[in-house]
Amino acid sequence: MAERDSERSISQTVRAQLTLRDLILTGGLRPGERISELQAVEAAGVSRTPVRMALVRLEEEGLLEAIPSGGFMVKSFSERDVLDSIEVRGTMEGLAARLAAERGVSVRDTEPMRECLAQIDELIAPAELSFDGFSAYVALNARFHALLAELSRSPPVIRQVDRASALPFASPSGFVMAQSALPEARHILVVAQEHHRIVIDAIENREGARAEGIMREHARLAARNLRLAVKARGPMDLVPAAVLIKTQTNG
Amino acid sequence: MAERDSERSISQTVRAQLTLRDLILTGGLRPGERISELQAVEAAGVSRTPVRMALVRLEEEGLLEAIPSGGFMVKSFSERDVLDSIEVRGTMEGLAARLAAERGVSVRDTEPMRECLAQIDELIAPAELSFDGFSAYVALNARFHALLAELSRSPPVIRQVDRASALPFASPSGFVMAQSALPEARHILVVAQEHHRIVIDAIENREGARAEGIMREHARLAARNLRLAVKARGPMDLVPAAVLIKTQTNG
DNA sequence: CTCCCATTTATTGTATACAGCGGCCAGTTG
DNA sequence: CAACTGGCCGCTGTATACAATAAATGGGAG
Repeated sequence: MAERDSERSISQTVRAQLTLRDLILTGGLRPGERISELQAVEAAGVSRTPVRMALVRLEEEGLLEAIPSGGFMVKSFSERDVLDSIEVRGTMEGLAARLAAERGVSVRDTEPMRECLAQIDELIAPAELSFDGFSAYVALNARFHALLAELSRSPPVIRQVDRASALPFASPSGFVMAQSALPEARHILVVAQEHHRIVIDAIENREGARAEGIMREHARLAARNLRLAVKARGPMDLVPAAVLIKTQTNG
Repeated sequence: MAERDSERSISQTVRAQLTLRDLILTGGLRPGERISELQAVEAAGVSRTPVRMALVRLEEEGLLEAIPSGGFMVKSFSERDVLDSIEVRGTMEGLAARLAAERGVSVRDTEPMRECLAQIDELIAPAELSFDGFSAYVALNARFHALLAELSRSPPVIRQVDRASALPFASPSGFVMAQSALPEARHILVVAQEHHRIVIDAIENREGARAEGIMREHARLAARNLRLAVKARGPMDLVPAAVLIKTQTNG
């Protein structure tokens, strides 16, 4: 009942957007493939109007590309594109952290972040981390990064950070599930958590350059995860956005 | 004839987007005001469907804000918001410049930029600069910044730079017309041109940090122009986006 | 007189019908 | 046999009709 209510309460546009995004990320629509509106209509179960709205929004989101002659196609990304998107995200998070540090924050502001930090500490305390553990980490990590952006207290900055994190492979948690199959998994998590600790410390001490630098480096962990995952050939199945990435081996 | 052709060739959606954007920037629609679709329909002279598409795109562009209960309103910005948007743009341009420097560029790549540089030099050579001179500078300056972004050779970076420059007051030329009424006008232009020179030099010498730093500082010239303009109370009429900025004196 | 509820109206979200355009295939001609 | 052109089909872009929801106003009751 609650499900049906929530399913029905959301707009058809959002429903179409969710359905199509999922379809793209699960590989139902191949990169470079032109998206037929009629096809999208029957996939989402709504009319053409909300489907078209959803297509426009997904284009702005970066998943789709407008075809000059009309319509949209699924965008495809080179490994370089992915790495650059991560760099962009890191740069924006660095800006958010620097502004937070320079402008100062109250302990009341960092309180929820410290709490989040403690929860992650607790989570990664055991020597081994289960698959569900990684899932829990993803949620906590996303929360931490969202809180950090808000610490800038700047709507324009928050907005740009969000937009830079919109692409699934550019998001802070884009490749942590891939980690779960990597031998270096726990090491990386420990280092990431150290970064989290440092950025809070830097912000509280109003060390802008330090806060910015550590967030940039922090984002590069995702880049390393990507490289490790493609090298190991396998864990990439765990990251949904993998279907968007052009593989040189394929062709 | 050519006018009518170009007017007719563009899609109704684009036409509506152009009309509405102009209406917002010229103050036809006040910030905070809810935009009626019917009103927009008769203003743009097209049907509701392309109007709705245009509204969605203008929201993504940052000029509009979605109202939870439905519809859109014109966004309003504090002076702080504007300054932060400029800082965001500077940060992204800094990233583009750094990547260009680190990855290296050929002389063939910087050739058009040097050309652009020379044209600006020529333009600002006279002691006084006419109003038309400032207009010409705006075009040349926009071209220079566009070329710089492309120098990164990174689609994701170029995309984010463009998005950061979309808001009219965040664009590289957002406040140069306001300069034309300022006594410090020519000084600022000389400094800006020096920045242009330095960033090319830094990129060619693969000095990433220098290239990044100078672009950040370069963007802050726009911030200074804004502050000077609001202080002088007057030149703000020359910047269309001024109507979007909340004034503390008003209300 | 004021506050709350109901009704009405206006406005948005959705669906569908229509038209214009481009792409594709086949037929013809050099 | 190959290349070009003409027509047909399917697609997107646009317009409009319909439904549902939110806001506003008026009336009634406390």
